[in-house]
Amino acid sequence: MTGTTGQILKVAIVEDHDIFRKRLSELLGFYEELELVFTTESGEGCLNYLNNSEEENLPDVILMDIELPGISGIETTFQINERYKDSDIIMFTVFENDERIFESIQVGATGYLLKDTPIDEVVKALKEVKRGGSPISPSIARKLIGMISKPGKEETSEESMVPFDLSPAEIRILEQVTEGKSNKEIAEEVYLSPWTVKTHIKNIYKKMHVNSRAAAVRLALKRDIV
Amino acid sequence: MTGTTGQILKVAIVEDHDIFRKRLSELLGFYEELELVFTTESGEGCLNYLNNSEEENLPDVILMDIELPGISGIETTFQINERYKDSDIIMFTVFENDERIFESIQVGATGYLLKDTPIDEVVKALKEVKRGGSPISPSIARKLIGMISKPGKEETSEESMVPFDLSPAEIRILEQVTEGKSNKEIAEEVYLSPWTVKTHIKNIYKKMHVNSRAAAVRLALKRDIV
DNA sequence: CGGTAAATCGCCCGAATGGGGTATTTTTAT
DNA sequence: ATAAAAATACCCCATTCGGGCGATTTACCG
Repeated sequence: MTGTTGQILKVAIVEDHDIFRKRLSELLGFYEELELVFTTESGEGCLNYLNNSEEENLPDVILMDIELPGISGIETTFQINERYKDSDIIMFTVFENDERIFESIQVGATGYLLKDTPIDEVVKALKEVKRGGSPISPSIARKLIGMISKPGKEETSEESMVPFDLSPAEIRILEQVTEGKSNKEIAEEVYLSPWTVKTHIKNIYKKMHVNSRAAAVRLALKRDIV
Repeated sequence: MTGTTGQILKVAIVEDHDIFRKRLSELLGFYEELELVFTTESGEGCLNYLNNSEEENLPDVILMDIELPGISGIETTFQINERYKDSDIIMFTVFENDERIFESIQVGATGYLLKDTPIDEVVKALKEVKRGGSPISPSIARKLIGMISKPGKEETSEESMVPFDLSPAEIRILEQVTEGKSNKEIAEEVYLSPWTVKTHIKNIYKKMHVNSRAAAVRLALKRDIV
């Protein structure tokens, strides 16, 4: 990306709130240095667009809401970051709590802006990303600094909530899966029928949006679930 | 600090480079919402000013260089933070390395700006601090995010040579396995027959002393093979 | 060049898995 | 007390996997 000054910046918006999404699209449309590649109301929609796009059509930056129908903006970010390294993601959200900030960064978000950020600051942030910077609302930066000056405090004080809404039983089964045990072995370990173990695993896959053991193990480790 | 809108913001400058300090003073002097309480070229000088000031004369924000004669800007920040909680400190420096950033934050710096930041952005940053935010140059924010998303990672990423004596082809196959792909899918991905993929996987299992996909994925991730 | 190792390919068979579905029991929430 | 949700259990069927076996081709080394 040499000479970003004259380059068109490809942008995408993932925002479930109709009015806000449309308004944001219009506002961004006024900037000729930006090209709006796509807008969508869900993470799944975003992933579909990315999966079906030619590489030269992929957005440079995605403005990502966190609270979305279906998979969350954070989960979407994780999946995008796994497959589309060249697309940066700015979280654009009302959430200011440490958990969301922390998790967003963990899954690979490049920036984090609050939704009350003026549009010209948003545009500036979009450009900033391509220059290698991370645009962060100042109050969010304050929390980042807090996380660094008191490391580990957040992870331990907030009982690091488990993504995917897995139940304790499911987590226990998943741990066994991660160790490479067969359903039969796991059943013996947890004193349940193999059928039950299998049902649990089906439920786990459903919640984690995977369909193989390997994928579940990978995700469980990457997301520090086990 | 109620109603900062009409309040004069008391600012101090700690900067050893004569020309730069004077230039900065002049520039800040043009903003009538700012009052320059003192400027000094050393940490000791700064501490002296603070020790000898009435409480109402203490600066709200201090722009602190890091590289100073005598005690460093970081050490100065530490001491100020111990005794003058109401004075915020923005590091204003050329240093972009992780150590300096990390240490600055550890000793209590509220913000971190690079010296090439335009003066109007500096003023904006000064005001931002009193609003509870943390002004950070975007490239510094990028490093902050890196520190959070990969805490302690730096220590382990070195020279992680591949254990198990896996061949390049085997590593490639293992990467695909780790992504949750079936043998058939992997075969299509690497342009080999499914039988060949299976044989590779058998060889991988043998070398890694595992006998399931899940166990291989786990080991591959734990050992940073993929 | 010849021998050996590695890579590639193929098959058999039993075990295991994944996805769909149903049913019962237990727990939880109202 | 009742309804809904969660946990437990089971079945069917197709696919995939793991381990064993064997063969051919290619690459490497002395």
